[in-house]
Amino acid sequence: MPTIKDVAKAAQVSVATVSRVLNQDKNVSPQTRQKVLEVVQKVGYTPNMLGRNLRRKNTERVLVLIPSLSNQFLSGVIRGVESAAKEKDLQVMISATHNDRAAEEGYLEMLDNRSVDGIILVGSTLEREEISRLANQYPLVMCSEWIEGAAVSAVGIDNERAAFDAVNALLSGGRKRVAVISNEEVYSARLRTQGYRRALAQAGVPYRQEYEVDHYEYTYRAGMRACRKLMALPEPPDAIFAVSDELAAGVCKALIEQGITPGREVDVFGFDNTTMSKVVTPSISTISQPRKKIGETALELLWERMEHPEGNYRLVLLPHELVLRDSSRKIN
Amino acid sequence: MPTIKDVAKAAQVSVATVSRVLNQDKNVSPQTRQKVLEVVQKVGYTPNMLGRNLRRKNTERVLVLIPSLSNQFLSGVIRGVESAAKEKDLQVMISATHNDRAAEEGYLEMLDNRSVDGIILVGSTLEREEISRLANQYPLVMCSEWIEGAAVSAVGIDNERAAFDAVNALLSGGRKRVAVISNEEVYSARLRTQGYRRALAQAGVPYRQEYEVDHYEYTYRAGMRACRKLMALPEPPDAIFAVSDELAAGVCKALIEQGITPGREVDVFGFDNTTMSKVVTPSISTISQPRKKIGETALELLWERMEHPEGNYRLVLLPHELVLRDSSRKIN
DNA sequence: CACCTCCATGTAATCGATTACAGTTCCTAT
DNA sequence: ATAGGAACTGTAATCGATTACATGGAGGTG
Repeated sequence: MPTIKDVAKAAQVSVATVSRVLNQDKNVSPQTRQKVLEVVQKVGYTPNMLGRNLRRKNTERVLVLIPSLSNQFLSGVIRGVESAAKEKDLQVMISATHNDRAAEEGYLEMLDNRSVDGIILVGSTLEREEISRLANQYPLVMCSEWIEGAAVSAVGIDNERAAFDAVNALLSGGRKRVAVISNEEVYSARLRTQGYRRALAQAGVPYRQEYEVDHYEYTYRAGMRACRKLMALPEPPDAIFAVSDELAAGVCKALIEQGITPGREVDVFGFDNTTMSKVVTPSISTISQPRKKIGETALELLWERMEHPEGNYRLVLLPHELVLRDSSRKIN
Repeated sequence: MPTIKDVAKAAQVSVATVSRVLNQDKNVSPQTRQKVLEVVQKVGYTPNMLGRNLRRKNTERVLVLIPSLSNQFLSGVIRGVESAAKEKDLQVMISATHNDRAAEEGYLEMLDNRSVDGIILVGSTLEREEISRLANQYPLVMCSEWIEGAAVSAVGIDNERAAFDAVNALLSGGRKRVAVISNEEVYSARLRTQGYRRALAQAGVPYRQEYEVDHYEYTYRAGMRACRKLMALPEPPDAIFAVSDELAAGVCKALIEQGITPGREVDVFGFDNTTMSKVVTPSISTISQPRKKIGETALELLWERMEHPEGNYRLVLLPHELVLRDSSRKIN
């Protein structure tokens, strides 16, 4: 690969001049500029980013760190990030942590060693203090999933409220025995459980411990297992709210296996409005998050941190929407 | 952030010595090493990768370039890449092109400007010559989806054979009128169409133009549309082979809407063995690719190119498996 | 005509690491 | 006692860019 020196030599100018041409510095005569550009063209010169980055002390690159790649919701979020990043001429890279702390720390080290200019973190295995420390030192924001009480900018929806709305929809459809399948290890899911409880409380429905099932994985298998457990209760629920669509799909599958039709005998509600919630039969009622907008906002927040490292942290909550389908009775 | 100079000063040694300690050079006395490590610890020094990369002329980082993030199959492939990359101490980054040529070219430029050491490309919008040129100049391999006739190392399955096997399974189940939903713009899908045709030919089933539906997108909506079209034919098919599970799920949904049960009146076959093929009712027969192995092999091939740039290109075809479920009659 | 300004360009420092080469100390073998 | 070599450490070049500062010439003004 030719370097800036080669170009300078071939164009019979100094490296400074070549650099000026390439960086739109106006102090270059049209003739010289012309000549340099010709040479650049001819030898196929591309600036070496390692050199440039070292000198400029930045990379114009941001990293999105997600727990898992096979998440349709997140892929929508990332499209939002990409779209906003394009505006700012930032390159977007993605890596998956698989909830592995060592892996996550490895990627976060890229902030220390300047491999990326900033990180958008979707959930984390780290503690609140650790996150706060990083966010204080570097451009780092959280997205969709954040850490309770951490000092960091974040964007997502009001999970408590969304769950409250979903359960309310089930209750106003006439259901009385609403169960929830949640995940106490994840903050957003804990908030959803709280919303579930508040809806029940507000409707005067007594709280039942046995209607709250905790599951670590958001897989359809976990959903099936949880559903079987619930339906085996002496008094099985007549509605099930799951904190993810894949869980909800598993619930539906387990119900169908038992000869129960979701949306008739038992309502089912999911979360995230993924393709799966539309494809399965019956289609599943769910919560739709403004994915793209969430991603865009995440990048805006990150940009804010990059431009004003001393500014205040912000928490942005975007509006969600209920999507009512066949797995729950319509409200009228 | 402290630099190597700060550490050197604090430890009262030269930068060379600090560097030696950090790079396991054995020519350092235990006392000095000890002292340097203490200072490194104390000031929280991390080597600046921009400096190191420039000097070493590499980044120990590889990029996986995929068309779309919301692809469960690919996420399995990437896990394979990550797992193999760990062995070689390479960091994996992922970016999505969304089949946008400009975006793809932007990311491929990272080879020119040395931002990454190599790229694993899953499909491409570029021409054969362009790919060949890049693969000749830099470590670049293709994975799952490659370009017909391009001079580049690649790994995937024998798509023609896999489709042949799938269609044979349908035929040996007693089906006579097998249709296919494919995508002529994608090489792997073209190969699958060829396998479909060969299976029909071998079974002596006459070829019917109207049984081959071409669809650009691999979405369930496209599958529904294609299915309706097929079932509206004067002589509708009694089996449908779709080149992706999501298409197949759409086919099933459209069939159910028409009161037809997949696996009874009409068989359905998908491709990729994604969660969706398991979750929908009835579950969908499909082809399973060794995702993780594919990813691992892709990284091995890339490593091969990095170590021996002058070596020969290799095409590795891994074995696939038929997964028979409820959407097709079992063979007995 | 002397002086000043502005423009175009070049020289050299710099970013933060690695590493070739050189120098010092000290041990060992003759 | 001394040459030779091993072990340790430092000095300075280097990677490929950007950029502060210096320089020289053109043009304008009183």
